[in-house]
Amino acid sequence: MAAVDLSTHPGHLARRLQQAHTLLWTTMVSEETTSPQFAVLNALAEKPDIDQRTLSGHVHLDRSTIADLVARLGRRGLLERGRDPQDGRRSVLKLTDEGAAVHRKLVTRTTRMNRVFLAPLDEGEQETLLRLIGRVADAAEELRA
Amino acid sequence: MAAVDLSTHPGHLARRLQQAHTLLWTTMVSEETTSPQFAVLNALAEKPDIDQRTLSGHVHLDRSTIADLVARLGRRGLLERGRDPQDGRRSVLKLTDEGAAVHRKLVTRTTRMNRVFLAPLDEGEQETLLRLIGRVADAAEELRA
DNA sequence: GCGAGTTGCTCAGTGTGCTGACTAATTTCT
DNA sequence: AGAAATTAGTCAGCACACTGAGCAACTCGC
Repeated sequence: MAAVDLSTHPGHLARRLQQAHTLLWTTMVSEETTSPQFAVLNALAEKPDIDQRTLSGHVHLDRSTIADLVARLGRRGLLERGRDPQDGRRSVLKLTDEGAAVHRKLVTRTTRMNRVFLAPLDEGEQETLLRLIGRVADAAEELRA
Repeated sequence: MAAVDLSTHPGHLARRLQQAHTLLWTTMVSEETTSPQFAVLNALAEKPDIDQRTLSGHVHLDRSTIADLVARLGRRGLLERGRDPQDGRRSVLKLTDEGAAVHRKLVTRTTRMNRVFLAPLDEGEQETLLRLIGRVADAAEELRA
């Protein structure tokens, strides 16, 4: 008894939102490349030759998860990892030609998918939703630091 | 090159929102019981004696994930699974006394946590955020059907 | 009442995401 | 220069979350 209405709980809604997104992603964008994998490709397309720690900051994922993603993308030949000669701890990442090609293809598809995903909202609501989520996420990240 | 700004991508933001929520959850609510586990306890507190499929509908998770969650909660003695005598396929779930106690404790804590989580927004914005997420998630679930 | 289809659950496999412990390389302090 | 602290990455372990295949139990049509 005394149960709570989960539809007023931001955590539950956040999970459902991500779930809905994943579903649409696999049907409209790619079955092979996941959304977090695309985030990695995208970050490396913008800033090549960065190490895993910097990358993890850009996509907001921790070191172990990045290591996994990088390993998977590396196995598929989408990126290359070298060792930084200046600092032997760092691995330097960059997209292969194939990785860059996959990234280009997915950019157009994700744009299309985002339109469909947000279609139930009008333009002002879409902008509001993204802004509000960003503020809550940013604030929570501040707490961590 | 031609990289995209992830902060305008709802999928990426949804993941970050959930990430932020999980972080706050483990510090403010519980380290043992996760948010999806709470969702299960909450659903059973409201409607005991349901089967896993019905439960999966209530918390918006698929059958395999529910099976995992139920097994974990069962191992911790928070719920009991019986076999439906009318229909031998169904397992009938209900909270143990301990499960109900854990649920009661977490209800008050999640309420407190939700306030902190949404604190960066004013009251109107909070209501708007929850409503907009709900609409997008609902619409995407419609597509599935 | 019996075969065919449906339904509830399980299991294997994959991917995401975290913590905490460890290794190796670099930097800092003395 | 050498010890101590910091930093990058790896690894094990756990939890969540999905698909697809399979099994057991029930229902429906004939």
